[in-house]
Amino acid sequence: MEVITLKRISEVLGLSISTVSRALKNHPDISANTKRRVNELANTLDYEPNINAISLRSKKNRVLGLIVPSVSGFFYDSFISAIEEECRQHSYMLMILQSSNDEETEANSLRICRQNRISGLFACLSTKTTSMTAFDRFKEADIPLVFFDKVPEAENYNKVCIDDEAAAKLAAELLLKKNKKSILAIFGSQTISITRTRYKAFQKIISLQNDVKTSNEYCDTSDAAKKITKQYFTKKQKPDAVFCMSDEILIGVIKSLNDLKINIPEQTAVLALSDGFLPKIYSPEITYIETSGYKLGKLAFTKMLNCLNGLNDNTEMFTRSTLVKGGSL
Amino acid sequence: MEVITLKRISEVLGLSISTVSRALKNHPDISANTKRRVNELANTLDYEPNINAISLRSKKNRVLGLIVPSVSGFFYDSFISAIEEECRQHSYMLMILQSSNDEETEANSLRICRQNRISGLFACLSTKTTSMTAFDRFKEADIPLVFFDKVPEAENYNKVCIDDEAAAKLAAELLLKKNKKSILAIFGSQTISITRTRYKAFQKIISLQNDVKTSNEYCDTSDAAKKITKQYFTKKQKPDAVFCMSDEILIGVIKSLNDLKINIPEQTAVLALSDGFLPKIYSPEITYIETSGYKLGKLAFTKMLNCLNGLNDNTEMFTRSTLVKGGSL
DNA sequence: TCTATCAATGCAAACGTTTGCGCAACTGTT
DNA sequence: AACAGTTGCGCAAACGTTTGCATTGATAGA
Repeated sequence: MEVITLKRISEVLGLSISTVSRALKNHPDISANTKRRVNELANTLDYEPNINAISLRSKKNRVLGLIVPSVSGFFYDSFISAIEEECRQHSYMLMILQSSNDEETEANSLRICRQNRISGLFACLSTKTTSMTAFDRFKEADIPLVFFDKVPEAENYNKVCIDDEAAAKLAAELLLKKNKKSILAIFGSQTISITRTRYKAFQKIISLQNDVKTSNEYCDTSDAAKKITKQYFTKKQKPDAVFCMSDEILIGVIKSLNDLKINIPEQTAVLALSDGFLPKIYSPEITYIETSGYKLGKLAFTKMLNCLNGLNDNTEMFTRSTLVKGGSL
Repeated sequence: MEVITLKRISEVLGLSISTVSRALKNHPDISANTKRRVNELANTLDYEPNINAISLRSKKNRVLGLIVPSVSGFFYDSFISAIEEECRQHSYMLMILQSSNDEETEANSLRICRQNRISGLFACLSTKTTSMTAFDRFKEADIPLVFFDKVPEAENYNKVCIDDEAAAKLAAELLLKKNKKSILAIFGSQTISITRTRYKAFQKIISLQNDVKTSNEYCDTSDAAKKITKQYFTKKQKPDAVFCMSDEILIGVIKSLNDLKINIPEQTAVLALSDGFLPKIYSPEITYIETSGYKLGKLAFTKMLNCLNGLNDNTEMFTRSTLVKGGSL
């Protein structure tokens, strides 16, 4: 099937390419009659401008890159979903790349982004990223760079994050309000900053109440969380609440409580920080503080849009987390 | 930061653009010495060819489109994950678009694909798609089109699918082998073809054994599955096994069984068709027939590659499902 | 020394757009 | 009738590559 170009239209109508181009862009120089003729033909021939040509000519392409550890998962998929919606809305094309939490793959992805002359980049650092120089090249080239979720520590970057502090604080306050006195709090890997932030904020609130005892544990996997839970709930003095810092931990906790036939919320309460999918598949549904990837995606995009409009402020922004009530607390 | 082009390199080295281009492509016409000089400079300046220019010139771009109802979900995210891996491997760029199961959005996505002059398209039909004409335009333009998961009924398309028949058959055989006599089988919406296929294959096997009684139910949502399960398990004569056609159904079933404190597998067995994530979060882990999005993605890509190499055969291909043992059967 | 061959390089066109500028044909003013 | 201003359009260059062909200088054969 023949591809329709401006040239083809211009030949059919006996006009010059430039006139056709301007007619389609509703340029004032072109007469109403010509505009009508051009638009009609363009419609019937189903003309679609060649984006490659436009990008080449304008040195701008409407492509945004997105580097993420993995497309699948509780959180990133909803983040991506939000970004895709916005890209479509603003006619940007989205190029998604997985880093697999591997520094080399990440570097490779950055190279692909540069090759494709993307206009902006959303990035979530891999857990193994040590150097920022590859990212800094985008900054130097004035290509907007918005980090999300796992963000660099340094200040001079655009970042959007879950407000981990507020979320953990909210969780702790809720547990106190519900009069819980012996709380098992399970956190993720101690090496990642999210864990540290959540832990500190959580503890700060809890420690205000000196008749409340918490047992703090760290773990890397769902299985580890399961073991920890089992350990605590086979003791005589069982916790009256479990706090799960993440979905992964929640999975292990619930498995263990089910195994031990501990009733939720009668025998123990459960409260989690979560994207929202997992809490709803349990019965009773788990009460959680929402740390929504979708919301974060929307926020990231507005920040990107600002950057693309020259309002690059290198600041950090947060999404507000809200309580979603289930039946576990 | 200045962008490096062939022109820039040619100026520095006092060569012509064409010589530089050929040198980088290791063209036999160019002397070894020149090649060395060019490559060295290109490396130090970090030259990256401009993909837009290449695409424009060659009328070929290495972009593949992917239209999917939603990025997030049990199945599609792993499908996408597989496709992304392969794209990276073969240096294709992946453009992902969500249809939201809406025909208009789907049509819009197809338009975006055409604008971007993609080289190939992976598509999962929206549940509301009625006409194939928008898709047929890709065929007419000789742009490879590979359907996955929800595929058109007509024969003359490339399709990759879960082998629903084999999977349902496998499930039925397994239940018989385990000597289950009273099976609650819950299927998805009756309007979609997957349901019909799975139902037929399942029944065909079960009906071979005339002392086995099955109760077949259909439902649209996880909640509906929950209600159905409750209904059956509050009767005196409880089923000794539940078959779940999908992850969504599984969620409802487990919720209900948990509520009723029915032990798995002692009081009833559970068997599901699933992508594999959900079964593993329960305790005991659910035994399932794997209907892997990841595998399907890999299969879809090989088919796409064949098409891109001119071996477009318009056939349907299937992934083999395998049994993954958990503790629920 | 002249010509044929060959190796190495350069020229220029093409891909499809956009856009500054120039030009012709009107229009209206003096 | 001469002029300026306006309207509507076309020319050509540019974006960065690739590639057929022309060109150059050198080498070898006679």
